[in-house]
Amino acid sequence: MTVDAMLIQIDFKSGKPVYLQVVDQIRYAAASGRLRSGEALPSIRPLAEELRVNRNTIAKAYAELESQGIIETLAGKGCFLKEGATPFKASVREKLLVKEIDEAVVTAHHLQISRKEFLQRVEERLDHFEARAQEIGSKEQNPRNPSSKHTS
Amino acid sequence: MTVDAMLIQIDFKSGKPVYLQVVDQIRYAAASGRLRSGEALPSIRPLAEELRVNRNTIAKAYAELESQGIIETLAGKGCFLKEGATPFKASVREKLLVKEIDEAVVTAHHLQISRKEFLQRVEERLDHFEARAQEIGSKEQNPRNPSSKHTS
DNA sequence: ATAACTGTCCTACTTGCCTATGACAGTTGA
DNA sequence: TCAACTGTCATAGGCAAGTAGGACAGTTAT
Repeated sequence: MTVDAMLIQIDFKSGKPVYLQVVDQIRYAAASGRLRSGEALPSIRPLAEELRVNRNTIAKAYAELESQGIIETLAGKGCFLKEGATPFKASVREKLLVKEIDEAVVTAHHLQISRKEFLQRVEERLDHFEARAQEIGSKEQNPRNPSSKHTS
Repeated sequence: MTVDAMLIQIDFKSGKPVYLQVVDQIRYAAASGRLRSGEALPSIRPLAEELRVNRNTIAKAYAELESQGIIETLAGKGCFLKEGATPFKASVREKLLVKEIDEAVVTAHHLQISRKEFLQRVEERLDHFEARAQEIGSKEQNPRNPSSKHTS
């Protein structure tokens, strides 16, 4: 079992498509700092083998992540966590953000969560992600050269 | 065109399942106060006719809303916005809430939204929903008897 | 040049989702 | 009781989603 295998855990009984489980877990890992900007992701075939799924399932997940502007894939070289700004313009970013926030707000309403408790929870989760990013950031510094990616 | 028809707008070109569009719009309407607690929802057949979809498509949406604890359906009488507490226990509510918040936080991270801007947006959206609820609540008071529902 | 990597495309199978129709059952008021 | 409502269930068709296998193309080091 490699260190890459620990990054992703598939639940075959969940009913949730495998490729979406991969997408979500990589999104989460990146936001919590477990994956660093510019870092190489596990390559498609080995990861597929470890998770016991088809290569195309992983390829589909990576394609989705690329369309979301989260990773960048160079044919023949590999896939890397994108460094630099999102490819989306301000109006699109705003729409995506408000949509996510509204879903959380509406859910909170139906769960009868008060405004105060909701805001506390939001701060708590922001802390959670920032704490993990901090922790990992200070543990190992410069493990690899981020610019070694573009050698061609 | 009835007042019920204005409550829901279906976009047949969106690719999003019709029944999910209905679910989301009713969730949203309830959270913004456009639908009041205990109020009767449009009944299945008339609504299906107005939206030009099958009855079972609406029935499926209502079934989903009931499973989410948002409406309550009495066979032979109709469907009503649920009054009273959610049927979910604290641990489930917490899981559902944190899941929604995390999705928003992760999305914000990848859109490179700062913590400050994110919190501002959250407050803004909370205001948005509360403002609508306030507005509607003061406009018309007691338009119908909420307890007239349980006559049997 | 060759071998061993990398990701990509084309094609195909299967399963489940979405939608639709018909028949059925509870409620209400004339 | 009867008619006109209400929601429900069983069944089925169509089609897209998810997954998979084979062949292909770019990269790198030997």
